[in-house]
Amino acid sequence: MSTAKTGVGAASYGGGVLPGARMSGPMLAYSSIRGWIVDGRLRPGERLIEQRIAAELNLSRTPVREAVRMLAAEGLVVAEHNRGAMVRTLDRQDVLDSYELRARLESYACELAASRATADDLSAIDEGIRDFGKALRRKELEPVERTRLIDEANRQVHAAIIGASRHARLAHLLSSAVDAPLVFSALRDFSPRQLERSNLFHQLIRDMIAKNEPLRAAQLMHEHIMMGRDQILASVLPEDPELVNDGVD
Amino acid sequence: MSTAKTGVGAASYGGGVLPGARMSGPMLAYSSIRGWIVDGRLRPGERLIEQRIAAELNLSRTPVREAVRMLAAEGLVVAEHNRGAMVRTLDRQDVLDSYELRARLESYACELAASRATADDLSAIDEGIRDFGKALRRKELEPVERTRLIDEANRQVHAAIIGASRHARLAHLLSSAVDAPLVFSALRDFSPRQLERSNLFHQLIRDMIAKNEPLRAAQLMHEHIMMGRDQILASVLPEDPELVNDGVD
DNA sequence: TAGACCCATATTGCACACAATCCAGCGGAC
DNA sequence: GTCCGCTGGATTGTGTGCAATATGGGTCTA
Repeated sequence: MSTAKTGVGAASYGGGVLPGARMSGPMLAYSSIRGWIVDGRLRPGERLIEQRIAAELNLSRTPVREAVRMLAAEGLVVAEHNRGAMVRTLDRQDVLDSYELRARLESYACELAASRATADDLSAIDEGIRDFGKALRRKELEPVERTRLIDEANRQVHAAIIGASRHARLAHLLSSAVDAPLVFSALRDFSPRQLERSNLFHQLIRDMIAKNEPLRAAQLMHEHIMMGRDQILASVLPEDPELVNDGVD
Repeated sequence: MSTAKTGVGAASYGGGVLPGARMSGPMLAYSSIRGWIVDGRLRPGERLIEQRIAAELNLSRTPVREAVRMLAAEGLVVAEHNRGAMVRTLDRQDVLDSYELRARLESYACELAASRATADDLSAIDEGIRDFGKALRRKELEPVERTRLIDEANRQVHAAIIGASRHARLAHLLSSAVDAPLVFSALRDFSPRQLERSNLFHQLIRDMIAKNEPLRAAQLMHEHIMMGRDQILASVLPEDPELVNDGVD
């Protein structure tokens, strides 16, 4: 119809959406909704109304529906027959379990990467590490923007390692497992010390991969992710809150 | 429109479809297509034409489309934009990797189950083991039917263990990971000795879960699955065949 | 003969309309 | 007062039509 933009759309989530990449309808909807969930605009337990989202994005319900189903397949939202979909709610145990699962999958990826990584793979990892370091040092930026840069570089490091594992299915599982517990990332707040430590672990892991030390690489990655888990638990879920699990009933 | 049955529909796949359970459109399509893939009626590389499947099942393209997307999310088929979907092709390395992944995930499930299983969980496992044994002893059945029974009991055992892990996300990942490499199950042919061994391992694993021995349960499960892998490799992919990877280009 | 272009056709992508279902709020009966 | 059933609105499920896109074969040219 009209090409008029309502101000929403791809621009509404600057995170994982490649800028300027013309996306097909379902993908646009997918990225947008996922962004809304990750950045907290859609909170756990909130319903996803196809019609409303479609209107927001200037699409019909069909591609929106498809996007919602993709998110449901990933586990980011739960859908029930004839009752629509809502953002998944997580209790403390779910968060613990999700991180443990991610730690195991991603340390397996490290193990594989240590045997399979090519020079190009290592370069990709190095690039991510470099960007991470750069972002760390840009203290003149406003926190939100700096956090976004760090987050992006962090993803790049992890994605590069996963890519080096040459295990398509594992990569697929991880792509959904990584964000699932980050429904809270809006609340996330890493201390400088913790960020430095992440940077260090990235480098250590990278070196173990380069040196063909599958087990040590895997163990470092496991520890790295569990540290992330502890932080989330400490800062977002300090005790045993129903914070996350509201809106359920 | 008319309620006339053309003789296809739910009846066309007797395998995984619960008989008599009235399923909604997408689920019917999902089960049917999945069944066709697993039993070999749809071969790796073959295209999934929405229109044709819809006609076969007396549905419109919409629910079929949704089912195809579900299968794509699971990784059983691959879909490309504007080019439709086809049954996934796997080379030898993919099969190796998939089994290793499944072994790790499912041994993790065992580990959790050993700490978390309730009496009911154990009963469910026992029931599966019992059915497995029963099916083993029914040598009067024709091989296909007996294999179906064994297969079903086997699934029950594994599903019960995964259920006992109380890790919803893990269960979800496994539900797709388990069948992925079984695109070959049409060709599968277990020897009596191997089936007895599987039965034994099920029991051993069950006992370790009951005795709260997470590590031993996990290691037995890992070994159990890797044995399955070796069998598939030996019987279906004896050397380095392109068997599986035809139709790709 | 080899290669590039073009068009016919098969198939998917998307929008829209209608049917089926669910849920909340209300009124009546016990 | 509480419980039950009903009804209206909101939302999802599904069928269908048309537009957009890929694919394969045929023809024309060098």
